[in-house]
Amino acid sequence: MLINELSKKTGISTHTIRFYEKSGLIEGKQDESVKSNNYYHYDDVTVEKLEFISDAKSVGFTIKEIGQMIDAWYNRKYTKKQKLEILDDKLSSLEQKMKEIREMKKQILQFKEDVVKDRC
Amino acid sequence: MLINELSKKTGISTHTIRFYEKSGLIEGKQDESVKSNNYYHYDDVTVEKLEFISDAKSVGFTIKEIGQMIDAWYNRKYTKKQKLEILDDKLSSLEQKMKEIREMKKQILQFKEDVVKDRC
DNA sequence: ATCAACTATAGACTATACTCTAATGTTGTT
DNA sequence: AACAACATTAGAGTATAGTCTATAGTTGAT
Repeated sequence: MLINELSKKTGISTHTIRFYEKSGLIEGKQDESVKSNNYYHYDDVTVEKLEFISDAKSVGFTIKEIGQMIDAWYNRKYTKKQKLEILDDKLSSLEQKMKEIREMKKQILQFKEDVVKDRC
Repeated sequence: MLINELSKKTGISTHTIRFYEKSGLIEGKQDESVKSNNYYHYDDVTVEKLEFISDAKSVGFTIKEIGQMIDAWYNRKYTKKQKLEILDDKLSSLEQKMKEIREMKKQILQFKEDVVKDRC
């Protein structure tokens, strides 16, 4: 599929898709047999990757971190051991985030109590 | 206390503290009786606020959102009802973040399984 | 053949959240 | 008095993550 279809399938603008491509998160390929244009073609794995990127971004991972995870999954550039290390690292960062959120929740509940009891 | 002490107590640089002050998150006050300088003085509530800001930032709240929460707690600019609305809104955004993190965790665990089983 | 809708590339612009520099003045210790 | 260490203000610079504009070429339907 071309970039427009990819954009429609994922809800991510073509601009942003190109930005992700420049950032090394995804990669389209050109059809060598077609000489009249240099359009990039994207496959279903790219759709999968973009969906992952959206999800990973909303939990607060940076482009760089997302790139690492994508490489740990879809690429051959790491050994099995390295891949597992990267993924475990991200898992523990998720645990950390969870812990921080639970504490923030407590803090806000305390604020609420103070508001209700006119302590502020 | 002056800005340097505040910085040391909170681990936040004086530059960043001034940035937060300009952003309306905290507020020092000048001593009218002293005419030779215009130094700002900060109290323990400001220390409390800065600690809250650090925590809130690390769970992904923006300066604007943090400002709302601080106003909902330390300010008189909202009614009790409005304050509770703001705080409830932030609580549900935390629930949302929690949900997203749990899903991301599942996804990464799946990646790990695929790596272990040589499916990628 | 024409025209809307698409594509690529380069580069400018924006928002958020800092982070640093420069200029200038103040305070406290020796 | 001198000097380090502090204070203020204004404004410039940085990183991240987009977002938009301009230019130019391509495709597909009528």
